[in-house]
Amino acid sequence: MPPKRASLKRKISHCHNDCDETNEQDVPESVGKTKKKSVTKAEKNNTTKSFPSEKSKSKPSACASQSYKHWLIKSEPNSRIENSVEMKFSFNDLQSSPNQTSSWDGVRNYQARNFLRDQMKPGQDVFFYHSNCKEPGIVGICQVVKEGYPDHTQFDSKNPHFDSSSQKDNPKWFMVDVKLVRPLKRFISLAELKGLHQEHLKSGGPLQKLGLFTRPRLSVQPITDEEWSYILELENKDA
DNA sequence: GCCAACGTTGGC
DNA sequence: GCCAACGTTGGC
Repeated sequence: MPPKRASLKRKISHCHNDCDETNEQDVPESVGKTKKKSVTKAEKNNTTKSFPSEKSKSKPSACASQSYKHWLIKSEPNSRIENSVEMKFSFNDLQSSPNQTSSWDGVRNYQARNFLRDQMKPGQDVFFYHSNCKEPGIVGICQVVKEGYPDHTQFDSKNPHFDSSSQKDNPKWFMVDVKLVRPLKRFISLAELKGLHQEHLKSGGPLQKLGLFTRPRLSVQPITDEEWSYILELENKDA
């Protein structure tokens, strides 16, 4: 159980059908349940699916109408104690986990939650990214091996990710299981990706909308097919 | 429903 | 360690 950060945030919207650029937050339409009493914005977000949000704030969106098949997940490779809990979970830690598999618990951001719950499916490949460290970047590849299911840490009052507002018959937070596939042939740093991203902004290249830069705080991000292949090819080139 | 205050992420 | 960016909270 990787101690993920308590909340990794970012805004993204996963749009199902059409994607209009901009949606700021995904807006779950309240499925059937209309809210009685006042509901916080966050709670509103809690519901279910999303559609293009009303207030478009203008932001480019990488949200394609497609459903995603690749992802990027962030984790901290260095020891850091938060609320007396170790936040470290590196690619090596995944490697030494039983069956090289771990649940991805502790994510407390609605957009990330929606991806975990609704879109990440077994067999899909995922970049493993090291954040909050000296050299942030992509270190390896893992794979979703279990689709979204309730994150048990939300119900454990002793866990730092405990959420007293979540009920067992209507869990708020979800996680998937991921299994190590392989390390990258070479480390691909954030700096390198950033350079390419900036070039691609001008040239219209494949990394122009990379989530690491367009949604820098989202800890579970979709990666398009084009982004995935492009980054994989970087493996075979010199840094 | 707005928005100021606050908290967190995560690069640098 | 700093702090910009941005999500969340809660008063009104």
